[in-house]
Amino acid sequence: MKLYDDLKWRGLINDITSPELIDKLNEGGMTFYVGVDPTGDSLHIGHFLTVIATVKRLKDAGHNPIIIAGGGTGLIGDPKPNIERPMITKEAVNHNIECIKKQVSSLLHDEITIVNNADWLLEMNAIDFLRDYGKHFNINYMINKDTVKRRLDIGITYTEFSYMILQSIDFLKLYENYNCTMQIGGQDQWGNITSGLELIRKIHGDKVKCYGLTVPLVTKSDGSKFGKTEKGESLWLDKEKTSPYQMYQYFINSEDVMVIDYLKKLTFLTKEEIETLEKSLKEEPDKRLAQKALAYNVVKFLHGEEEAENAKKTSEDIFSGKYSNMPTINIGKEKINILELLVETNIATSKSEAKRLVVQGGIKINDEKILDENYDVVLDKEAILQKGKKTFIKIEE
RNA sequence: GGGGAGAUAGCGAAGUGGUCAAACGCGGCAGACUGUAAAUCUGUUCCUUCGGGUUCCAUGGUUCGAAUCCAUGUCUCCCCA
Repeated sequence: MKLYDDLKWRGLINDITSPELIDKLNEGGMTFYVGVDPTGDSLHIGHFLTVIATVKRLKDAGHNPIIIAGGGTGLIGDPKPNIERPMITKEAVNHNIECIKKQVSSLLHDEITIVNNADWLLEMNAIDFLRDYGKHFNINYMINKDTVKRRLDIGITYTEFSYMILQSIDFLKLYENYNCTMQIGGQDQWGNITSGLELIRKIHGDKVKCYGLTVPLVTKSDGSKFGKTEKGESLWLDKEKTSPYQMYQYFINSEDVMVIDYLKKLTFLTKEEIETLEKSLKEEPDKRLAQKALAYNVVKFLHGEEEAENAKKTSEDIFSGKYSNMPTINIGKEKINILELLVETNIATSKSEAKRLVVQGGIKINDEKILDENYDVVLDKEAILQKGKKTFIKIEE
């Protein structure tokens, strides 16, 4: 299958700036880029889609990726739909960039060109900025960009308003220095991408052909955010922050209506393989083969085969009643009150919460439901503490 | 520079002197049903030694009593110049 058809089939194309791009994509050989804002010291699963998976697909089809780290733009921040961003310090930005660089190279298994837009943005002075670039941006044009328009009622500062100019400069610089002719990004980046194209066109003329491609944002069926744990924390690609097991569990719990979509977008399984899984999902949903394949393949890509096997095994063991591979906590006492134990193990954040859990029947010890808040747990070497259906901890004396 | 609105629990948002640990919605957690899914239903959602304690931007004040009134401060937003 040709690249464009594959991307289309996977639902990875939200929009392209020109139909000519279809052939260009299929031919290969373009240099393209995607930007990452260094707002954290690790990428999360949301980045996985555009920055890692999609880049890999294009790269494997013969295009040359550049990742641009927003060391300059990160100091400003892309306007969010409803609030002004908190500013982060320059030190934090630099630290985050270093972390992200390592992560990207290791995930893409290759030396990827990573450039930092601080290299040209930080040395620019205000007058040059206004004369060289500001002149090409008409306020009417900028105000009509969706990201700005949505903010007009609630307010937007000049700082964030200017963001699109800075990002446009990135595209221009990459075009001039690397012959980079395409930018990809999430669908929310459409406005920034097109204003970059506009800037290149104004400076270099109509004959220059540059393109943009946006990838749809992934959501859950109810429209809520994709990629947050039960606690509302992001799923990080760094395994120190989100364990392979947590990642595995997140995906194995995918809803039926979304799982095929996720398989297409987040794994490198072939069309045939995915269609087989889709058939299984319809005919024997209780086997959950699609969810399992999704979870396994995502973890395998991120952390390697060994970690994927471990995560799979841990998951199977826990949910089939064989408790082996689970987190273990040493208590240092042989007898402890149930409420204290719950707080001690961070299952509950306060005794009140612990009490509620117990009274409502959400706590089991060694598979036995505990309803008495005064119950003392006697540890005969070890015990299995369970909260709800999915949280297990092994307690040792 | 001038005028106006506002800051309430994770979020959104009621409450404008006692009946307020604070309605309601979302989100979270647990229970039932299930396939570790979705949907649905139920309970729950500051802390506590269960006596009570500490909350409604901050600090003072008025009052028997303040989320509610007053003063000052901080921050946010809107409109007009």
